[in-house]
Amino acid sequence: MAEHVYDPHAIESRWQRVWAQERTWEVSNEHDAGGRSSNAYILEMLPYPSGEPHIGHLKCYALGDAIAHFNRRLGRRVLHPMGYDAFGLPAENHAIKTGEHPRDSTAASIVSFQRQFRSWGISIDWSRELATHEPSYYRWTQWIFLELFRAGLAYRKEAAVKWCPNDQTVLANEQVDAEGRCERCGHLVEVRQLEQWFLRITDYAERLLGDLEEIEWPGNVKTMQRNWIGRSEGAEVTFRCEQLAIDYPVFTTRPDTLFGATFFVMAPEHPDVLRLVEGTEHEHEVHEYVNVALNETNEERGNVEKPKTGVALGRTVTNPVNGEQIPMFVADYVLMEYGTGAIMAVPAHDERDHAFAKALGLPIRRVIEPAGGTDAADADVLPFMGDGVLVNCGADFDGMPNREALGEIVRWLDREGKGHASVNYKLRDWLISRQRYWGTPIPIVHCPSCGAVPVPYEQLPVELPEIEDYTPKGRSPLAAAEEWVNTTCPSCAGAARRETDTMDTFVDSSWYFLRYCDPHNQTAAWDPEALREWMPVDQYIGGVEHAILHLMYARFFCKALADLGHLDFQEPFQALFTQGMVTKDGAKMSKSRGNVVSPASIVERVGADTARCYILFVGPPDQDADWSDAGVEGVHRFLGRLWRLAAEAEERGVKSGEQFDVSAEMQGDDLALLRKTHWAIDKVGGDLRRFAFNTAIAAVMELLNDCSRLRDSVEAETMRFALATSASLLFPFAPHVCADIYERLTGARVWEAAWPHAEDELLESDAYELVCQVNGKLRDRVMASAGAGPDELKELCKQAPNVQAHLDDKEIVKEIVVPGKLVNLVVR
RNA sequence: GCCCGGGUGGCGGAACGGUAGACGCAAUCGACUUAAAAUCGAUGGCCUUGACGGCAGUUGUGGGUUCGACUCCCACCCCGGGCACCA
Repeated sequence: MAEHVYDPHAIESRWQRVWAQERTWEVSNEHDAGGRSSNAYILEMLPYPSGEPHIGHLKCYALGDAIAHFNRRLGRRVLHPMGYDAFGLPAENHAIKTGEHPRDSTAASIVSFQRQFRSWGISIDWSRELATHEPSYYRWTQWIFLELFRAGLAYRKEAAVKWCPNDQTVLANEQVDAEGRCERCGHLVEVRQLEQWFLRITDYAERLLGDLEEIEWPGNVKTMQRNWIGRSEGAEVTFRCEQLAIDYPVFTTRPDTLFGATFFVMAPEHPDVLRLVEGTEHEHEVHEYVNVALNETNEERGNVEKPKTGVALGRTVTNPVNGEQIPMFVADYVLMEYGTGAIMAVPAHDERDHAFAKALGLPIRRVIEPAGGTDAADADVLPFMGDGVLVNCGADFDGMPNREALGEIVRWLDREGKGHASVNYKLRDWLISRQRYWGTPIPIVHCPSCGAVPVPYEQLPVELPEIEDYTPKGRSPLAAAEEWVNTTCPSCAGAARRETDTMDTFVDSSWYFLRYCDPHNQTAAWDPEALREWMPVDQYIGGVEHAILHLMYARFFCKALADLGHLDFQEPFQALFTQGMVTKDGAKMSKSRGNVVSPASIVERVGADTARCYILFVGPPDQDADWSDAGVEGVHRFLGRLWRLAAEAEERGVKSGEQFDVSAEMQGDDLALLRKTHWAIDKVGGDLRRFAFNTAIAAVMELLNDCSRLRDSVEAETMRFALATSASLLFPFAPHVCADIYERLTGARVWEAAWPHAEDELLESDAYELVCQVNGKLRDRVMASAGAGPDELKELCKQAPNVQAHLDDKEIVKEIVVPGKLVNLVVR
């Protein structure tokens, strides 16, 4: 018999050529008989092209490709496109270091990504490829910005913003980590007052929260978004400073504790703080305190453990419920960004207010007592955060349960015009200005007489100018391109200057999935018809690190664009799957650790099919997976065994065609292998539907082990069916070698073949191994026929030799029968 | 501190409340080979020379529900992630 050698490189390049030449994975927007319901949009997050793809990319695209292939085999038309999130800081930083234009380094990286994606055999519709840095793409990013601008959803304001001194640019709140460091470079972030562009995502807080109910996303991702949006219900209550006749509204979630407010605190950034003390004896001390507070890093200021500090303003406000004059303070534990930048302090029922009152020796007044009297030991412990009944709240409210009082007090405030029910969110507006070169220019012209004027649509795109020096100097490098900056006002034709900030790259990636539906449209961002064909994305796949930023922004874009009449759906991603990280020796792969496994070297060594299968076989795809070179070899051996067995079967002389001459009339090993094959069909299909790729691959391994074991004892046709089916089932994971095997055994193309069907009668066997337990412990196994009734099974069990041994002369007190499974005898 | 995940052999991991450890890796032994690699086969707690057979324990810890618990409930320990002075 000839020597059969599995040669992945020859096999893979052959099939890649076929798919490229025949444009196998391209789909048109014109649907045929099946209509929209037979379409599936399978999408993996687009990569940021920097250097070469890493193992995480391989996992993401191998995973998405398996889903795409499975959907095609189920008869759906699958849109499975690819693009590049090509703007961004790393390419620009590289340019600063080397002088190489970001466009060139990005292009080089894109070529590398393209080459590798092809070498992995990912079934991409290359006709729809896009990159966000191409003018033909960002033209429409600019168009969307202008649509938002016209709708009042893009606006400019001076704000205290997070500034990274290393990257010399502003960051979004979301891009600053818990320690107050830049997400990208790790430098401590500073606060600066600058005019910046914002998108009004906060208008959508309620809908972004509520619509989470409508989508099939992992629970943890939904929870993260909910926490980030941070909805709180409460009331806005007005405290009046009589001396200066100024009303200060505050937000509170606990209006039931309003009678316990014994002082009032403002954030150091509050614009009125200095005004309130101007010319008073407190001025100096307050100035000093504010200066210190503003120079604190986020890290220092955010530390909950830090003792509370603050100073008096020497003013008072009136508590609206009881008319009390309570003193005003400034303290750094109050945040300007949340609520109104000022709070009522209830030290008896709030931990932070309590700590502050203790530190400064301020009065503490309890207004809630635990219900049921004073018996509880912890009743005396303050602050008390639990529920109870009101005390010290006047005749109208004393004795009322606090939850009930909460509503009553808000109604009272509303009647008196001193407050009203209110909802607050932690979510802030999205700061999109970046003082950097390599991004989408903001299409606005600043005119001395007309203000901020949108660039007319017909003048889009506003293209990035060529510049000499990418080094950031605290303003956008674009500002140096004088010829580009100086322009005329589209409104009055007078001299004007272009906006020099570029957009956060998250803007680019907030709508790319729409463009894939109609990527070559020259006259619009998309044709609504094209979107109706594909959107929303049926299955979105990516890393959990995008749980908040990208996924929130994309949702916001869809809702805003839907409101503007451009979309007829609200949510972009119907289902989401978040994949786990790939680690090496338990640690995150990184250049500094020197434990980076390059996909190119793996593919070079064992081929793409092995690499793809292994990364999905190693464990559940939503969990982290540790890369093991030895494990890869195991999968490689498996594919080699499959291929050799198929080559051997082919040599034995098989029939051709996809009709297999196998039937339930078979007996012995043939029947056993036939059954195992149908078991595998059933198992793999079920596993694919629940993303259990590891057990799906294991099932094919089991089938192959049986093929191997029975290779000399079954008919050639039985073997042909088992092996062709193995290839068919494994195709979503190892497309090249499976296409090869399937063609050898059937002459047909596996990707055109329907997903195999498991016959019910072959899934059931006429006899099974009955488990015999005594007191819940396994004592024996006997063969039982499938039709046997409970009494018959009980008898079988009692006759089993080892059951008898454990029965002795004991009394059977209970008999449990689970037909098809087991009998459990309970004895005493 | 709050909110999510997760603790199963030497390792990665399987397991609708019903035979724990599928599948793979590593290991050991054997076949083929002059040899090695590749390949194929076997083994995997304890007792038994060995097979047959038998026996016990076991899914982070302690309790509970159940004929029966990796799986459900309660308490605790450890690991990973997210949020964190949000009034």
